[in-house]
Amino acid sequence: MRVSQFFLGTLKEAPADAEIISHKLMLRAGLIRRLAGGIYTWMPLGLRVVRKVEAIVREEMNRAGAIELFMPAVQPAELWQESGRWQKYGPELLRVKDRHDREFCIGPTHEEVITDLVRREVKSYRQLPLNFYQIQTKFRDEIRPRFGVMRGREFTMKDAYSFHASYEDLQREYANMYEAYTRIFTRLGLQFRAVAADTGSIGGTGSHEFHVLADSGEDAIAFSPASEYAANVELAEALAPASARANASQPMTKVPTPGKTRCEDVAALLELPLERTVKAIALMHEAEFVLLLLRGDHELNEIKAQKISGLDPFRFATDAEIQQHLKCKPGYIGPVGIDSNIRVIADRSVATMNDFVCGANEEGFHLTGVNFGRDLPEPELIADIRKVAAGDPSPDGKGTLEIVRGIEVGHIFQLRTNYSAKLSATFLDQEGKQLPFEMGCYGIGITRIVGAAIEQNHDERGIAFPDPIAPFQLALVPVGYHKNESVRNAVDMLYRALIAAGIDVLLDDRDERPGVMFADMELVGIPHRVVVGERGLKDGKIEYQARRDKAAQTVELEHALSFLQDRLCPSAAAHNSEPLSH
RNA sequence: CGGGGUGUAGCGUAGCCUGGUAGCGCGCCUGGUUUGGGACCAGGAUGUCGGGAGUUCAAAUCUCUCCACCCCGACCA
Repeated sequence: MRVSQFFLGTLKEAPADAEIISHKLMLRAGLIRRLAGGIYTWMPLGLRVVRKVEAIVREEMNRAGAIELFMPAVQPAELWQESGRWQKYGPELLRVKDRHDREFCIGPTHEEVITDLVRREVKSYRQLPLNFYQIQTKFRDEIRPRFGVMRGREFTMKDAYSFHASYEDLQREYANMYEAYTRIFTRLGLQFRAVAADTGSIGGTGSHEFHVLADSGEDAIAFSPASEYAANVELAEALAPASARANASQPMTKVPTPGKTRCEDVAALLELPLERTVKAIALMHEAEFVLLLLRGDHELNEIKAQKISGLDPFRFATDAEIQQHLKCKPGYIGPVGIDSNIRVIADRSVATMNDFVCGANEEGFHLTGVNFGRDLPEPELIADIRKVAAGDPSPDGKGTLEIVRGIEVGHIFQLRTNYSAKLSATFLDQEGKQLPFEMGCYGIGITRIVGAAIEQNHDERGIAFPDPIAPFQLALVPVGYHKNESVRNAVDMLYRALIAAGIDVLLDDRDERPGVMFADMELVGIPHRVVVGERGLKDGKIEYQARRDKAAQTVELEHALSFLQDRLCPSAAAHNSEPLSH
């Protein structure tokens, strides 16, 4: 491709509405343009990246034995009513009516459609297993779209759905997909990690997320360097402290702590470690007022709390409700001396504390030397309700946890019979018995991967795409293309040779100063660059520099092609799309 | 939806407090000089100052209202 026949929409300054680096760079490099909130046009250059990601995903899905199809984006309401999600999905589901006033939605996902299809087409265990996938545009009317393409409302996703005669076979395919995903993210050239995950609203049991590691990631991942353990912190278990509770050694004392509403401030004032304080979090479950107890240095894990029976759903109590039930302003509340009807749920780590500090339920005062059993009843329930922290023991007993941030780019689920049962999607087994399909589903955020890759691969000059997904493999930058015939001849010849060799090359044939061309090629993230100028050409030499190299090296013009072939595709022949399984 | 913030030329912004001819940089167009790291000179075009209403002799500026966008929290690929 020649730049003169292409369209580069590079910008010197990023629009002010972009916050994170990948969003800014995508705008600056002319990869995307915003149409409306969370809705973007993929510019020619950006589309090339998307297509490369898709190609790798497609190859590996095919290789893993999945079969591609393509389902409609517009889906009839009836199907969603059948699965119960027309009500359950909420405002994130974009609903539309046709001219006959019939209701439809723009598909945020395709469980209903695929299950409907399979229930019509598949009748026998002999036709199983099946794994269908598509790469398709989804729409989710996100509460808050942000970070450009990373959390857009319209996005492209690879979604796959597998159908099985038995749970064992579902587990087999789940493992197969896990491996396929591992190959995909490895081939994309990304640093990633698979983690055990919460199953969220989709339901079912057994789930892993694939995260691209990046400091700006929205998710926190807990892992143990000493073992294979890795989980989303939403899920990661915080073990109960190994040692039992020590005996009370201090009398309970009320101390003035004016203006100190946070545990950090109270601990600092009393010159005690934060780990000796207890914070109380007030919740409302319907009309019931509930108090959660956490150690001062710990954070509530709302997902875990939600799972405590009799707490779902909960919300945080308002200041007025706290005042009503505890006769005290928030900031000084605690579990001592409260109405015995109020349920108190203590985190495991709180349950083993003695002589601790907590709010006195009186503005401006805290209590020290507080002990369960003596100063207040034992908590009604002891549960794991906190977020794990770095340094916690790993739940598998091996090593201690570290926390890193990640961007979720893939998610695999064992749905079991959740959808097939609701939609009466059944098959006949060997004994002629009618059974619901065992199902799995497997998603990859194609467009999100582009943002995540940039988040992980950039520097002060712009994007540094991993080779496999770069819009072009090689930038060919002539100096004096329009002035110097020998430069033009050499460059045109090299360009034709590269094209013939199947190399994805972008020739910058604009009549620009070299600095402009260098800056653009770097901004846009092309991983390799060749510069041809009169200066080097005198001696039959050209220059080569990789995007991450600090300096260029000179190469003989006559060896340029083979030199570049070695650099650009060291293992290009390694991939084919022959199925490995089935 | 709650909290915070911003809307001025294609992009980035000044002006707003204290009302009086809308300015700058980049980009764009023309001509010339340049040409190995975002050139220089000369000339030029481009603004419903987010929309509407109000106050005023006069509104980018003050008031009200609507809209859009961004950031922080509850969702997810």
